[in-house]
Parts: sequence; structure tokens; C-alpha cells
Amino acid sequence: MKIKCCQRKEFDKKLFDLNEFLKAVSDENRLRILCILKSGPRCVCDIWENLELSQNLVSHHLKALKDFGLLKSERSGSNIIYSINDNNIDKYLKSLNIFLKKYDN
Amino acid sequence: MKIKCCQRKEFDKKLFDLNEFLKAVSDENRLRILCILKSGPRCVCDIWENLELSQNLVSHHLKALKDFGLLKSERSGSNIIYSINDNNIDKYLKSLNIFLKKYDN
DNA sequence: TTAATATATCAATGAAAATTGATATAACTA
DNA sequence: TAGTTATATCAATTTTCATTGATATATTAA
Repeated sequence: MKIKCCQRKEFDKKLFDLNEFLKAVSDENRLRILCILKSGPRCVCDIWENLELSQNLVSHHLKALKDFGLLKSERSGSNIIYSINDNNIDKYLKSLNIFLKKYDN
Repeated sequence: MKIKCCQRKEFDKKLFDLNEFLKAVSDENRLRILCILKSGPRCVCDIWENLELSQNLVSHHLKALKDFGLLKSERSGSNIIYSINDNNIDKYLKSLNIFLKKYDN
């Protein structure tokens, strides 16, 4: 018995993207980083000092989140200020909601 | 500078649970399984034949999703029929939405 | 009660990704 | 310019977890 939802061509791409988003955020440290940045833009040092993580580790997670478009950054003097990219987060949240909610296909 | 969101005691548990949910679903095969089951309850064989995955691999993913409460199962003759546990999925979706949306704390 | 089918479990392997340590770069400050 | 601070990068290690192969269990059918 062939089931509909897995037959569509465009489904693969959609599902791949959704999974990339889930992989990007399914990590406690990244969730904490997102939580901190929800309170407003912060420099890297504010983040790693609050989370009690090493500087390079936080830098690595920030890069991953930024590369995926969930964060933005800008230089301010010697600091790099990171902030949430709300538009993209909303986009992926919406996509996930549609995907997991009942009877959307 | 101490940032509010990471100081709360109950936050740890909430964030841990949320992350467990994200880890449970951040896998292409599991997303495909969820998609198939959204179309209705299915036995294990329907799933692995559709996804062209090995039987034991599908069984393993089904177990993970069920252990986490995202799926239910019941025996029907020699088959085990899996289905979505909508309540739990909605619960976690809601939690994730609140967590990631702007200014919820 | 034997064979066949459906599903689950378990140990071993492999791959992806987090973490660490060391170092590089860039911007301030004295 | 030299020293200091903030951040990024890179290679090595470790951890986590999906996948595989083999086998066990449970149900049905002959």
C-alpha cells in the first residue's frame, strides 16, 4: 500500500529543510543562547559568561545558528553583537506547526 | 551582567524536556514516519515498505517516538498498529512556540 | 506442533556533531 | 608600536545516536 505523503517530489526538500532547522536547535546550549538573545541583543562575552561555557564553544554555536539564519550579528567596537532573526524563526516554527499538526495534507 | 532567563530553577527542566522533544523529532526518517501516521494508523510493515527502510530500523524509530509519548500502539492480530498521540505533539509544539516566539518572558 | 509472518531487541559499527585546546585575527588602549 | 581584550577558526577528541546484522518473541496458518 502506497501512502500519499511520501510520494511528492517537493516533499523531500521541505522535509530536509525542516530537519535542518530541528537539528540546528535541538541542543540545550543553543536553546539557552536563543533564550538569552530573546531578552535583547548581546555580545558574545555576555553569553558565555552567563552560560558558564567556554568562549570558543559559544562562538561555535553562535556561528551555527547564524549560518542557518536564526541569528544576526554586527560589530560594535571590539564586540560582536548577536541578535535573534525573528523572521526566520517564525518561518520555521510555522513550517513545523503545519507539518506536525493533524490533517494538513 | 546576569541575564534573567537562565537563572530560574524550573527553567532547566522545561528546557531539558523541550530539547528531548526536539531530539526525538530531528531526524528525517522520524519525520517521514510521523507524516505517514498523520494519514491514519498503520502497521509497522506499511511504514517500512513505504519508506524503503529496514524493518528493525523502523521498529527502533517507532519505539523512540512511542517511548517519548509521540506515538501510541496496539496489537491487531499479528500486527502492531501505530498511531499519532496528538495530545502530546500539540503539547510540545505549544511549548516550543512559546519558547521561541518573541518576548514570552 | 511446525512453519511462516510480524515485530522487537541487542550488540557492534559508523557517522555526525559537541566539546576542548591551541592559535589566529581584529580592535581597542596605553 | 606593544600589550590587552573580544571573537573566530582549526584540528583532535569525545559523545551521541542512527544504522546494521543477527536473533528472539509472539501470532497466525497449515
